[in-house]
Amino acid sequence: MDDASPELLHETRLASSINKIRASGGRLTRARLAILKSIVDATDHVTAETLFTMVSTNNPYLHISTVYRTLESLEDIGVVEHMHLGHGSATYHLSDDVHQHLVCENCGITLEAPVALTRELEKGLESTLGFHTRAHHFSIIGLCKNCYK
Amino acid sequence: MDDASPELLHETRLASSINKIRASGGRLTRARLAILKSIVDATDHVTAETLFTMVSTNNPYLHISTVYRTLESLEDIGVVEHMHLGHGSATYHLSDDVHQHLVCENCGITLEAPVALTRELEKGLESTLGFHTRAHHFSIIGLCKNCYK
DNA sequence: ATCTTTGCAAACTTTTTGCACCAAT
DNA sequence: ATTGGTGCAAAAAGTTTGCAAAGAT
Repeated sequence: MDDASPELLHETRLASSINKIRASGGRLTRARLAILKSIVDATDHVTAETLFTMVSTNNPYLHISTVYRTLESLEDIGVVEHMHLGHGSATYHLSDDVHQHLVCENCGITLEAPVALTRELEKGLESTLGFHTRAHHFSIIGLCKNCYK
Repeated sequence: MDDASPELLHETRLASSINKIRASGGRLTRARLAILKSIVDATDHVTAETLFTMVSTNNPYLHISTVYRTLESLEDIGVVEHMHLGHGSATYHLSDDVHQHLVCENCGITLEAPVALTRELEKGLESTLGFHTRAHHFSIIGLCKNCYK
């Protein structure tokens, strides 16, 4: 998963996303391509507003509502997912970019959690209750090493 | 924890909350008392809007902004906490009301999760990252047995 | 040519804030 | 008498929607 060069990985992800759009009968517009590229390029997750700013630089007529609608479409066809990092805007990331975030409620720092841990939880909920969850849809609030003393 | 009668438990919780308000130098106003009572009475989590509706019945001049400000104050002094049950409004509950909720994103049903499972996650995060979390402060979104098919 | 997507404006939902008055201590 | 809390109105923040025009297929 991490063997390929970053550029190749980005291209692959972009191509795969474009395929999914086409496969679903969607159209590849300039706005969608630009938004998609920005999501793929983003190392972190991004809010609709952030994407809007990123894309607007080269695409001044883009409207924020287009960003929202694009993200909604992309989510419908499984290309992106969003999650809620506490208060404020939802953040979006590629669906294949599975990660669990920890947010420190004191200093606000965001950490990646080992997916193994949450997968364990997900498996447990599934076997005990039949509840099928994607725990990574939400961030986990707490106190980071520095703030918890 | 469940040995006392419900009424006694409610009274204890209410009294304890009032004490905390006083201890912090806060004032016990009619609005605060009514809001507090509604939170204590609520078996489930409640949104600011729900509390507003509940209290408004007997307190028609209450303003929604007072509810928000009261909840903020109560949270500051550790009486309540809020969490995000998926999209939409934040929900509030007493701080001593520890529970982990699973919310079905399709039918909306809310289930209690076995605390053992989340405790495992909490322990893992603490040992691997030093991240001190109380995972029960947020809900876990997913699909319940019936909706996941 | 068709039918999806866009841009715009406007509405909507949830939450926050400034301010003058009120009320708890 | 203080000073914190309330009610109101208005704004802010985030998101959604109706509609006509533009663009992808």
